[in-house]
Amino acid sequence: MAMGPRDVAVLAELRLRDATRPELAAATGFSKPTISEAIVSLEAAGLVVNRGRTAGAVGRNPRVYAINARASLVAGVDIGGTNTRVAVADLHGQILAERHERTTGSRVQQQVRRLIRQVHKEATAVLGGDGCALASIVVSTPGVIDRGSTQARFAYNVRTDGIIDLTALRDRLDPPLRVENNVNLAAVGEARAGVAEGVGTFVHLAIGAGIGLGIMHGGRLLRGAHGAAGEIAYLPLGRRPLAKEHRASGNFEAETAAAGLLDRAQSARWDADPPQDVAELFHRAEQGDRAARRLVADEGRRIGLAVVAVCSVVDPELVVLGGGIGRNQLLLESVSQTCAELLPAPSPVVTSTLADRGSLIGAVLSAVDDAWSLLQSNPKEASS
Amino acid sequence: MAMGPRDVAVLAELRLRDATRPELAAATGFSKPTISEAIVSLEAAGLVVNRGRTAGAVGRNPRVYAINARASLVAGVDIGGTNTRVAVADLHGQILAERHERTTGSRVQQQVRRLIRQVHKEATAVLGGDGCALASIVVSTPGVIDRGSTQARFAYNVRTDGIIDLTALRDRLDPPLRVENNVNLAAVGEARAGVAEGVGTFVHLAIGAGIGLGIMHGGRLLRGAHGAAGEIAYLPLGRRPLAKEHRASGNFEAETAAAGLLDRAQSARWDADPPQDVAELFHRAEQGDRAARRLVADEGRRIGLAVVAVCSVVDPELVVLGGGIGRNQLLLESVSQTCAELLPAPSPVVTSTLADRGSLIGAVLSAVDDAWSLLQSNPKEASS
DNA sequence: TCCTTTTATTCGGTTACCTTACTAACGTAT
DNA sequence: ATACGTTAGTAAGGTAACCGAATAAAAGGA
Repeated sequence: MAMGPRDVAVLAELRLRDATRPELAAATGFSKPTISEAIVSLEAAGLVVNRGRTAGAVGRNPRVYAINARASLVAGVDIGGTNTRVAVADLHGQILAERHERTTGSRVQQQVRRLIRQVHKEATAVLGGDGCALASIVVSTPGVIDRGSTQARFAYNVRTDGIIDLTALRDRLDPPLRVENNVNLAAVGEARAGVAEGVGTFVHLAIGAGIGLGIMHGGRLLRGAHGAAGEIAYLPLGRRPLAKEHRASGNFEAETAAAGLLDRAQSARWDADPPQDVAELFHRAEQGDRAARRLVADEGRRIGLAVVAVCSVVDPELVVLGGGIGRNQLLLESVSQTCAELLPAPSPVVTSTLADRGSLIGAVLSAVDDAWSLLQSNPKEASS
Repeated sequence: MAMGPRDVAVLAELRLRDATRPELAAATGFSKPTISEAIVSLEAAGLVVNRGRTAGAVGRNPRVYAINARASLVAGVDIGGTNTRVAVADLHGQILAERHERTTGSRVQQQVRRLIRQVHKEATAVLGGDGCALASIVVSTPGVIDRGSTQARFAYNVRTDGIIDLTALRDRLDPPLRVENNVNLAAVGEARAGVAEGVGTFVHLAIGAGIGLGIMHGGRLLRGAHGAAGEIAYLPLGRRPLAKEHRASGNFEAETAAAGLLDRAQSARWDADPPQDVAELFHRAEQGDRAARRLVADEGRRIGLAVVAVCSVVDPELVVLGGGIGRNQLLLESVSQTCAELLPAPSPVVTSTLADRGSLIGAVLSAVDDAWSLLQSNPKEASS
């Protein structure tokens, strides 16, 4: 049932680029006859298609083969604090249909199930009716997720009583479903379709309503012993690391994430009214407002300290700032400067370009990986 | 030349425990005839020896096979700030001979070469003359080592002008030589022969003359993008993370490592004379001296903050404290308490038991691994 | 037109496994 | 003691996945 190493190697190569048989032979190290056999079996399984021949060169023109990206579909789901997003993509990770709605606190599982059905239908329509079943689903949520679990635990969370449980969702859906931390998935997104493309070792620091860190090391996610790696809400930074007020939820997060920043903004002196939310604060800073700029620079220094701490521990090649707060370009300067001052060899710091879709994109791409490894262990499906 | 997967699997199993052919068949999943073939070829290569038969059970008594640990020898070298240690071990990592000398600042390479020769000769004598060549050498040094390099760089170091270069040493020695950071190797030591045996994901925090962190994640060393993971001298902790005085060498290290602790000790109030060195400080604290205990508790809180920072980033299963300062039991309480106060799920904190030989032992065990992977790619040597 | 170049397939052979069936060695019950 | 059951090891034959070499097919250019 499981396909052999030669088929796996050929598929891996074709996922990188379309290729001819001689190219595949050179790339995989297998002989030409072996590659031909692999092509035959993969074509029969519907995983590989012929894209015609090249032309122009001397000698017989080779046929070009490519992944059949429509062999199955996958879904990515991002359950956020405010929005829940669902996307359905083909095996290249190309998103065919996508929707979002406000998250319903208690009925998340039904909501997600309905959204998946709807988006799947839309994707099928996009493909012109010859759609096919979902091969895998990856769900992004905040919280700490034990390996293989469908439960996300929070040390402290008002909305959900400390837990999000997607067990019922998994049991009611046909394709295998995996739950992964949202910040980790955002890092995957950056690694495969964002500013960290081609960078094996980097961190993605997300600052928004909360604060979290996704760590990619040598192309692999770093999850830690209990899936809690990157839960840096508790970093003992700042003037009062031992303060008792926000210990439960983490002093650093309380100071640095949206609530803390807004607090400081509202108790600062303003020419006009204080800003109502963080977006307005950054908007004013962009307009040149002195008070706003000072607050942003201060926030940048705060974040900079976290970046310094993280860099000294994991030595990334790149630091990506994301999340509602972190993705503001205005922060870059003071963050970079803090690093430059405190680190002997500071890593470059850049801003995420995936906006608020990082986790969703990471979920989709992870689902693609899951689908491929499933297909490789039992290649029996084919539809288009 | 390279040995096949069946031989590799059999060797891997035998490295864990001696075993009979049926046991090997069950453990590796290969059939009995295949195991027999593997045994024949491995015995011929001198890598496996017959240890006789079991007796007592009903049925024919199986032969027991074991790794031939004497098939080659390996060397571990630890170049420390004050002492340079060399050990030669067999393929089980069993140390057969060991020496240490004070490190000679400039002539390290010659010194190490001489020590290796001497210790190798001693080890050969221990084996009763039928010794054999060294198959691999791993050298432990402080500093940041680029992948595959023989140079260790320091952001800041008085003794060595910022670099230790072992290229000449490697070129003059026959067996392959690998250079690795001393704290990383100490973590390897803890993982394989220390308090972290069987723990896949843990950190080893070494505090002595300097301060460093070795990170083990899922059984693998975490080196970071430039080999600088765990260089936590620059952690922006404490009251004045931005202080300029010790930026070059790292404020956290300056405060927390030996020099900083001694500074504080000497400017504290004492009934008698202030302690001359860190060892004396801890000795007095053990005797119950109030001032000493206060300083130790304060140091523990300082270290505790670093542990909290590290735990929130990498989520280890265990924290091991080592190094001349870190291994003092007296610190444990205040470190653990700081973690308990600031982390929602604090990892247990324990003290290293390898004393100042952690890096050496890690170097030896890494050299054993290197030797095995070399033997697996070209198994031609055999001696005893 | 034929020749050169490159692609694709066919064919025979090797390797590394497997299963089955046997022989060898041991403890124990008769 | 001898026969018997159990377990270890070996011999023989089969199969799948690969290889290299030879050959057939398809293209451009002399």
